[in-house]
Amino acid sequence: MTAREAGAVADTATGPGAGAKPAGGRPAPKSARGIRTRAALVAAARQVFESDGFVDARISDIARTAGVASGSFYTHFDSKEEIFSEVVAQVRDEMLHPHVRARGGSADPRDWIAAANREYLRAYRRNARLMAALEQVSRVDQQFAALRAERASAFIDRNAALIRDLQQRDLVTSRLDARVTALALSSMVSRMASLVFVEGEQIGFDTLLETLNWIWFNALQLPEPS
Amino acid sequence: MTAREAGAVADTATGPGAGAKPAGGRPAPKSARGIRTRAALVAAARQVFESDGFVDARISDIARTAGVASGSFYTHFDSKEEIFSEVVAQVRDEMLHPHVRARGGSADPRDWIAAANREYLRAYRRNARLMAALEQVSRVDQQFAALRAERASAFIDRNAALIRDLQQRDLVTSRLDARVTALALSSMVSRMASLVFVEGEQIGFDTLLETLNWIWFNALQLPEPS
Amino acid sequence: MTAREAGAVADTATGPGAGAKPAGGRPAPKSARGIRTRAALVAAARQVFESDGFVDARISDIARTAGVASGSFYTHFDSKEEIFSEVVAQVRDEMLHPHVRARGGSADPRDWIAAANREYLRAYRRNARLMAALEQVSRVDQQFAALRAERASAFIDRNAALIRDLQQRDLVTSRLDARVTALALSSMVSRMASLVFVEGEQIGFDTLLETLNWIWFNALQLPEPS
Amino acid sequence: MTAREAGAVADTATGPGAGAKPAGGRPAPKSARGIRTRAALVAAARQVFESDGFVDARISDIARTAGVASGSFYTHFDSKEEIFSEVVAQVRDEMLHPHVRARGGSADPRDWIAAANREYLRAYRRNARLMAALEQVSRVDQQFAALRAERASAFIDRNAALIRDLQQRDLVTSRLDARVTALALSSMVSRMASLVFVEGEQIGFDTLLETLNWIWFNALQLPEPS
DNA sequence: CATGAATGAGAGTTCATTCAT
DNA sequence: GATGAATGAACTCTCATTCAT
Repeated sequence: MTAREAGAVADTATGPGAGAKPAGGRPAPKSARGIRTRAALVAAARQVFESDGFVDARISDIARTAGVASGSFYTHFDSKEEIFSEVVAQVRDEMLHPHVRARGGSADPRDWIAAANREYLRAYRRNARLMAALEQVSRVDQQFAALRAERASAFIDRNAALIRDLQQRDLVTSRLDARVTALALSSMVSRMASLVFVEGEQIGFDTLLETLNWIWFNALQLPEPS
Repeated sequence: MTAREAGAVADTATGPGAGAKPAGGRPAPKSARGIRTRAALVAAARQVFESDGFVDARISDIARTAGVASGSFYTHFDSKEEIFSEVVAQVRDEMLHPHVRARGGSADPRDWIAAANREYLRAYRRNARLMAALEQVSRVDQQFAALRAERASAFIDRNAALIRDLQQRDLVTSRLDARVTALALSSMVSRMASLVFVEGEQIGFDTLLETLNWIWFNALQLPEPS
Repeated sequence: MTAREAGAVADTATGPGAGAKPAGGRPAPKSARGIRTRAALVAAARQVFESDGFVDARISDIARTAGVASGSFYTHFDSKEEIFSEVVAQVRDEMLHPHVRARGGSADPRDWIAAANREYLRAYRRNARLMAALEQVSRVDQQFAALRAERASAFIDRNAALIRDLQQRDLVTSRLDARVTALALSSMVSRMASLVFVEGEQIGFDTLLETLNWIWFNALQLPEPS
Repeated sequence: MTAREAGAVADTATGPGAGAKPAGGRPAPKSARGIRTRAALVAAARQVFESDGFVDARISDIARTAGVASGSFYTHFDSKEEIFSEVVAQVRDEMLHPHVRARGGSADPRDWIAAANREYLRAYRRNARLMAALEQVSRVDQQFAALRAERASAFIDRNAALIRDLQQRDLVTSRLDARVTALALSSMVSRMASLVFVEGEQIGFDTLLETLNWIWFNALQLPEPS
């Protein structure tokens, strides 16, 4: 279980196939210059999305920030949505710390959960402003909302599997619907991350993490390690 | 504790001062005609916000839906934000069911929590499309986000008070920060309401409610009633 | 048989229902000012279409010529095509000289034909530059081509009826397909009008008219009046 | 008299100098590769003009269809007009069937006219979509209109010569202006070809041909062959 | 107060043309 | 010669806001 899995409900930036360029849109640039310009546009877009949000970001600003003519935007992208998903793909890659993947050792599910929550919150904090834009766009753009839901589901499923496992070992009551529980706890984590790192709610990182862990542990009735 | 208190994190429509007209904007109309037009505009705005969301709603659509000339909008409101907060005030009043307020009897905090969650989910479901618009606008409009936070805080505080009370009676560990815990659990409820009633996640009402209750109870380590 | 009937093949500006405003588009203006502006736009559009043709006419030029802001165009029309059809409707009305309609007296079909051709050529000459734009647009815009064809057909049909009548009186051979013949002779007239009045072919009006009449008469084998 | 002579009024694709490259524009390519690219562009242009018409054809589409970079277009042509006239030159050559040129035998002018009309209609039908583009462009581009007129005149002159010949042999009345008559009859043929083969008017080939022949014969009062 | 038209800044897009590689 | 990306002028269209009637 990785950090992303814990709070992935709100997270387009996570999911399988990370690193792959989205298929749609204009053909990939073939010259070195084209590659450079495209990269400059994506970097500029990220900056603009972070400071203005998705709705208020203007294509002309992105182009100007990238240092290219406004028409050049359309050499590489068809729309604001398209470059946004490119930015999101980039951030998704950045959010995957190597140490998040390689995990193991402890047999205590509490350790897994705690680690996952910690990594999720850290990743969210690192990319807070872009996450804000991402939440905005899923409200505005149905297509993005669907994408977000689809991607998140893989992780919800894994969380649900964890819960089911605990249920079979009689550590968690069978009365709970594993998937709904996973969804609820994951939602809590991502929503709190947004409140604290995007909306400025004043809560210390450790307090936040410990509280969330506490709720997870008790919700799943995981006993204190002896 | 009322329904609104449980999930008020995401809820601009709750808070002190309910029913009061916003301070800014145009003077309240005196003539009967003026009052009628204003009311028609607010009703129309609600319709338009529900079907188009905040970002895509156009002033001219609101006016046309209200059956008045587009210029008349500005006789009563200065901006889309202003009429939106008027709509929100209206919904806030609707969300206050009498039976939610008058509560009492049971001494078991579990009953309070269960009732609060049920009422919150019901209210959210009744106004799902407007809640969607509301979430959108707080992403887009800084002013609204602040407003939302401020209003929600009163209820978080009450939830926190409940937790503190339980802590003093040694029903809940003192290691928890009462306010943060209240925030996290409330966030979970409002986020799940949004997922299910706005984004169409397929979860039955009872399953949803029971799962959320379960998490609340266990997080607060409230013992089964004997 | 009227002038329009003779050469109506290429003529959107003729047909039943002349004078009626086209149904589509924005609502008709309700204030005096709105009516004035709309009329100014149509007049300006005519000017611009006449000097630039349909393809090169810019909406901003039409607005500037009308003395209104460019956005005001869209208060009254949805597109260049729409205002063009308005202009065409206007010209159609102008092309209907009263004396063209009220005809009668002579029993000799040669007189009818000669009068029809003369009136058609005169009308075309009066509106030569707009007719040029009209021909351009029917090449460019499928919708207009269809419209033109549909409207023209009524007149072709009447010409065909004339021919059929002559065939029944054995003045014209029955081997001819009446409709195709009517189409061919009408096409000839409208095409020559375009060549002479739009493209500047140097042919005197009387020579042109007499030649066309000659061809009609002989094609239909109408005997010289004794 | 050739097929092209009958209806050449509307036909840029016919005239003296067939096969010659236009004088203006870039120098002819020397290298084999250059020749290949140029030919590919012309072939692609024809395709694009046929499906999109002149106005809507884009340089970039032509280049892409030719399988070359868009910039390469300008190695060979200066403008859309220039490559269009190249395409037209190519079609003009194709329209010259050998059997159209080699004619003789019959002394009856009716035979000449009938053969010419038949060949013209066939040629037009073979190239209908390009002829449509050709008519469009002469409406839009003054230069092309002039070119069309100039080229057509040679054939009109020949038709006129035929008529003058018939006048001198007292087969046609001297009251007719030979050139205007030639123009009118030729216009009729080309316009009908356009109606039927481009605009989809439902007339059978034979009916069309016979009707047009009939009008020619009677207009020129050519007696039935005994 | 209501009307409904006018305004015009501003954003998005297109594409012929140029040019460094 | 070919490439393919960059350019930027030119246009279209939208809509919040104003204002004369």
